[in-house]
Amino acid sequence: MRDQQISELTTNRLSLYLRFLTELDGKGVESVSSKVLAEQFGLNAALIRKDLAHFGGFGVRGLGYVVKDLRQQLHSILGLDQKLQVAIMGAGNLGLALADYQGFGQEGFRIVALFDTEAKKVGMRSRKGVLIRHSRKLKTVVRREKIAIAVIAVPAQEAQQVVNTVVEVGIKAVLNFSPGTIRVPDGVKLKNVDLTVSLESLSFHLADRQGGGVKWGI
Amino acid sequence: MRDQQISELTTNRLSLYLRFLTELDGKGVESVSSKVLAEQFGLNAALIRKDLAHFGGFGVRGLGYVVKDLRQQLHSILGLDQKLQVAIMGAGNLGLALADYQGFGQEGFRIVALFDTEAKKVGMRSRKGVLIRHSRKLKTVVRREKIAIAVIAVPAQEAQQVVNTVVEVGIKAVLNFSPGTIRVPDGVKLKNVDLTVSLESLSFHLADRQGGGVKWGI
DNA sequence: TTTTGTGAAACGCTTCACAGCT
DNA sequence: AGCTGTGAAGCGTTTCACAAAA
Repeated sequence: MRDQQISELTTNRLSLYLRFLTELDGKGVESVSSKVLAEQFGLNAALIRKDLAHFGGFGVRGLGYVVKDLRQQLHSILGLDQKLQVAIMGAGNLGLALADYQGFGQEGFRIVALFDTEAKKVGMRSRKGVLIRHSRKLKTVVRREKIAIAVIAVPAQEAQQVVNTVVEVGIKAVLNFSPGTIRVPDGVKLKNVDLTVSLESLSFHLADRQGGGVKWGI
Repeated sequence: MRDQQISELTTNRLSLYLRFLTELDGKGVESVSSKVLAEQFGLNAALIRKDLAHFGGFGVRGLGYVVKDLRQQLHSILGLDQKLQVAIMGAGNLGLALADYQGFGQEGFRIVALFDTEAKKVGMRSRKGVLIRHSRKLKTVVRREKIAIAVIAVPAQEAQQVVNTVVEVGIKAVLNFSPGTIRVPDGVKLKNVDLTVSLESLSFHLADRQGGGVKWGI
């Protein structure tokens, strides 16, 4: 398998499946069918089978999927076997909140450092103890701590510059929270979380009253 | 126009166009072509024309779009003419950070209140002064302040319950930051921002090295 | 000439439907 | 019988290509 490219829509769903499988495993459930998964997420069962079949048939016909095995497989497929180190750029409100956010540490990520250029913040820590370092130290820390992902939580006007810097020191994956268009070179994966876009999308639907059927996003 | 349903992909892009138009207007630029917009966002020019044509042809052939007019139109289409009131459920790290987040207040939203069930938090304020109220007061405050959007920033295990409550008091738009599957009735618009899914998507691409071309998401 | 607005074609994702395995 | 894996159909989105307008 793995003949086609895996779309982002698929990887997002894999992530959801993994979370649910972990929950099922915790409850001692041993197997699960695509039908049950489909009901859980409001998706079509065939879609779930296709998502999983991309990586080789680990289903059992007549039975479904073995929860423990599938969980392990997805964990590995999503690259969560080696705990990835994450740096957060910008120790403002949002950066500090993200540094302490429970969900981040959960599955396979570790927040190694916050970076900021403001001298008076440097040396301080988030509530949960993540150290704020000066952005000058980025290169050294990224190399020493093997940081793989940068989260951008700086004001919009600084964002492109900060992204350029993290790309220069060799980071290949960027999660951007700042609004506006960011450019990265080929080979670097950028994911945008744009809070304004999200809110304005809700605003549109409130203004528009287009029927209002519900979709089970992301 | 407006014969078809407008997809979420389209509304997300409208939001991006609006932000850029505001920037252009600030710089005194008077008109802009779909080609320039396309380059800015890494999109196809025809797509941008289609997006805008849904709402009636406000382009000028041979010239492009008049920045001020188009900005005004998009602002109105996105429902930003009346400032929408927003409540944040959960005054933890994330809730407090979101309450103070600059980008939120910017375009047409006002954070009216934070809600929490923890007695010792009630009565306190975020750094920028948003009051924390007890969740019991939700119904009263939503009605008095005409709150239209709820942002969910509570732990995963409470999220569905909290969403049920905000839906009961009449809120029709929910921005959910908590991980896991949330269900809302028809007529309520739900948008999920799932930080774990975002990070795991990056992790997948780091593990997979599938070429790595860049897409200009959201 | 430049650039919009838009049918038609191309593409990608999802759903259907069923053969095949347990 | 139950459920997966998958080719084919269906559907939605994007791109192409060009007529029409300024």
